[in-house]
Amino acid sequence: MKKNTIEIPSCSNCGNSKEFFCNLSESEKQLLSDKKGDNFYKKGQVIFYEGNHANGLYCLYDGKVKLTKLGKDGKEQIVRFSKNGDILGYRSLLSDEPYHATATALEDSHICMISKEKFLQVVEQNTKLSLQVIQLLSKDLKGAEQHLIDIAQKTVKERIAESLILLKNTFGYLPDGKTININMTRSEIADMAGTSTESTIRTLATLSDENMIALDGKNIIISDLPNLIRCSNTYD
Amino acid sequence: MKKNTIEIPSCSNCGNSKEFFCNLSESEKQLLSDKKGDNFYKKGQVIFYEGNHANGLYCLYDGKVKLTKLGKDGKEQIVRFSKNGDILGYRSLLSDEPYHATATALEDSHICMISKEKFLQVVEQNTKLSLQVIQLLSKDLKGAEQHLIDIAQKTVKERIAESLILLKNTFGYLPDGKTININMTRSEIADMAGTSTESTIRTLATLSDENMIALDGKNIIISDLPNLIRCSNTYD
DNA sequence: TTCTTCTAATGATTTGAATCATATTATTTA
DNA sequence: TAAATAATATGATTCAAATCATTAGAAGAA
Repeated sequence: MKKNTIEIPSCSNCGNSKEFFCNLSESEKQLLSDKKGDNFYKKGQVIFYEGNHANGLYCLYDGKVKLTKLGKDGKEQIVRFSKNGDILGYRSLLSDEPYHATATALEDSHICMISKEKFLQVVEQNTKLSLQVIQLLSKDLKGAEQHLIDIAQKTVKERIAESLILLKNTFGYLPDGKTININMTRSEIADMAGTSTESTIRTLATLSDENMIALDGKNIIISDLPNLIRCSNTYD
Repeated sequence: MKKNTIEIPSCSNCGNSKEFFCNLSESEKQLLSDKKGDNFYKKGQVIFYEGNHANGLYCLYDGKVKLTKLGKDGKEQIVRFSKNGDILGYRSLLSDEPYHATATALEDSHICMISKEKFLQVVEQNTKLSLQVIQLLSKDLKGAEQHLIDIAQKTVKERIAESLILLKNTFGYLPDGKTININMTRSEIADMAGTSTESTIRTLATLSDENMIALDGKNIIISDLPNLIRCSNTYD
């Protein structure tokens, strides 16, 4: 388990944030880095709540995070994940709205926080950065629309298969090259696929019977990816 | 029925595009307006197809448009609507990806088209415009995520009720102040709510029996909005 | 360690909603 | 205007998946 006394670099030296910060000058990176907060979140801890006011930009230095929205009768729906190098909360900062989702650590995580003022200052002086934000939003929107159709039209089995593929694509494998590198409860997988916990358990058992996956406690091993993809009815 | 010989103004004089173009200078508006295309689309006609290459920005001068994505077995899912003054296709232009959805005229529409080059030129020199695009994307993303949860968790009745409210909020009422100002088939409403045509027909009949709406051919009259909202289980 | 609580697993039952089938009524368009 | 096509309406049936109920196992707290 990670220590919470890990050394976090400045934005200039952070190898993680290449994707988002690649177009920033050294001075801009230093501006963002100055007085940034480095916080440790234990597994299960909430980073921010849906509906709360946004006061900063979060950068996930190390860890895994789920973003959930509350639906009917308090049922959660997982809308997205974040992993190392991803940024969180930028949407609420830029549109000056409350957080649209709740961010919860899926495992112990180190997350930096950049103040709203500094982030907005850099966005306003750097055109490339806002184009980058547009790309991020476009990607998220595309994902959300695809997810919408999947939940509206696919069977539970297809959705579970697709969820496993998404988890694998997002978090990758453990060093063994076949075990999905994330620990989630069956109930959380259900919240992803938009189904019940019982159906999730049953469907995972079926996929295991059919030798597409193997179950080892909470670990899920993908034994036959091509078949799992076929089973998920996804073409992209 | 609208004539297709209507006079379309230049971007500078267009009262519609206030929302999106309000931060543009006069010269920028003229640049966009120069050699723009003014096209007429008959009801049912497709403006662009999902998967096709994006070659321009569409501005809906007058009309109504649905945006759909194809799901399993060719079943359509309506992901969004556009009305007067809305712009279409900017996402694909900015992220240089194929169109993510198919745009179809819901009624006879006049739609202007601005060339890709001119639009990108203006976006790059006008920071405020990209912030505006960010706002638009944020709004769409928020809508898509809400729609996702609704379809995942709500009953068909709740979804139909909510769809009617969305139609009313998007297109407003006819002059009588109670008839929703859009003509869609039951099958299209089903594509919105993510259900079958038969279920849509039955549910509309139920809502009518319960005096929340009244049906007059294709016209849908909202007789008891507060109750319809309550029925849709929406709180925002 | 033991107790408590969370998570997983399965069986039984119910139910919402899709599908199938067939009229009936509107709209096109030839 | 008639023929053809599309849209609406309703009944009957099936089915996927939720819910309810219970047991077993794992993990965390005392």
